Amino acid sequence: MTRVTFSPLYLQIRERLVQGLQGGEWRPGEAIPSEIELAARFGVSQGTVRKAIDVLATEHMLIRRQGRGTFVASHLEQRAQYRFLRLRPDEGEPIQPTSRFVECRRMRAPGEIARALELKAGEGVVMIRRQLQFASVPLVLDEIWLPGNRFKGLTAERLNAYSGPLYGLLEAEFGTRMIHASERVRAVAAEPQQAEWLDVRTGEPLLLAERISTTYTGRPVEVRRGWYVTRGHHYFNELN
Amino acid sequence: MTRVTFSPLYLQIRERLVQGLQGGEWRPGEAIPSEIELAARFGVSQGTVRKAIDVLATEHMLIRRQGRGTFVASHLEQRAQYRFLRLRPDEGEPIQPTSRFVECRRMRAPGEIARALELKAGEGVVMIRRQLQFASVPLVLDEIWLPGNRFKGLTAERLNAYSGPLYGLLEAEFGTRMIHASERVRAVAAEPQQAEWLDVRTGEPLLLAERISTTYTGRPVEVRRGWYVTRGHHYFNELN
DNA sequence: TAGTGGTCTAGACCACATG
DNA sequence: ATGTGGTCTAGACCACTAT
Repeated sequence: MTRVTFSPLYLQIRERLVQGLQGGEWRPGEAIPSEIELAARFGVSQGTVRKAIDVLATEHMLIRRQGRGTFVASHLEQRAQYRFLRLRPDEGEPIQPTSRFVECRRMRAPGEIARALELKAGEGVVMIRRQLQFASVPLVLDEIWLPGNRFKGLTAERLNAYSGPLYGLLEAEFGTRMIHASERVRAVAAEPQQAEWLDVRTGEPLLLAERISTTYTGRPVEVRRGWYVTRGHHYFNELN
Repeated sequence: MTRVTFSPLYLQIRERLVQGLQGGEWRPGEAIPSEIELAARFGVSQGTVRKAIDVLATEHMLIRRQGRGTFVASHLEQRAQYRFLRLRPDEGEPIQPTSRFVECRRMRAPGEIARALELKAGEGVVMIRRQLQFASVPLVLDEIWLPGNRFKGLTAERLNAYSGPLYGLLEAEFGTRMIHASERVRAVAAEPQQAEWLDVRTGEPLLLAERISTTYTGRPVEVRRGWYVTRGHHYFNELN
């Protein structure tokens, strides 16, 4: 008997839990049912539910809190804010940045962006430019591309009326949660415009991080280019 | 009763396994005893041993192979070679680099290096400079600092007589295995000497990765500065 | 005190690799 | 056929949080 698709029970349970998350049955910040309750609902043992939840916890979709319950992860929680931002000061504690939105407009996706977002050529996208300041010092310039359909009411006004991490806004207002991202990092020379916004000289080396973010399904829903000033700051990474 | 130090059984087992690895009871590439055997030895259930091994497997100290056994991870294995090297071509498959050693000498640790390696001021270190070529194209310049005591027979001749990842040599010949590393990445301008070795213009933006590597105990045993050319290549990173 | 997640056990059976 | 790790179960008890 050739079994082409073998998937253990706990991964099937994981799938069903992801569907619940994705479908909005449990929203970011809320608790999901207890393990015993889920075990009963799915007709499996508590241990199997535990293993499924363990996977989702290491994938940062759920957060376990002993004695309290298991919660849907959220970019709005204190601990998870700016989870994907790897810029750190060389000395001292990390500081929360503040955003200053430079531009927000809708357009047809350029070819490169459409490819990365898996959109058809010419589909609409939102393009956002912003500057991030750390203790009033501008250190980051972001160029963010989002699928237009998924984020219909997203406008410059909406952005300016909000303070906090962008991903928090996207998950709370548009129901799209960024789960995972991969980055390509390189060194480039600052263009005149960038130099002006970042208060450095033209040609100064900047770190460029090109990011693609995906949601529950694994579908790419954001393309981002970030230019970082790395004098006195650095891009932090752990190698395992 | 206030219990200040609570450590579950499986983490205590983990500790004892790490001691076995660190002490050389099981060497890189070898199999450790089966779960059942370890359970008997430690007087716990197989499930508890499993949990301990699970932790060590996610920490990349052990590798589980269904049907075969559990093995001590090694930098010499095909799959793990250049595990810490994050430079990737923008297009196509990663290529294994070849090293060209430029310099290898012993000296007293400069203050900054001594601090990072947690050595006393003036203790001996080995300093290695090398160039990494990818398909004969030089893309990386490394400056590597190692504690002199731990790597006594490490000489230029020894390095030149060896081909393959440096960490493989260090683990096989000196019994020191790099388990974890953290990097600070920034953009800098190429110095004249670097530009020459990397075949770029002086002042060209380079990516600089400053790495501190630790062994089983968590003790830092390597400081490394790597300058990367990121035209056509990038530093790859996954954000979780 | 009640309810949640966390640990530990013992045992059954499955999937996989090797001889 | 044997031995390894992988899955699943059922049940006991522990640690933590909230009421």
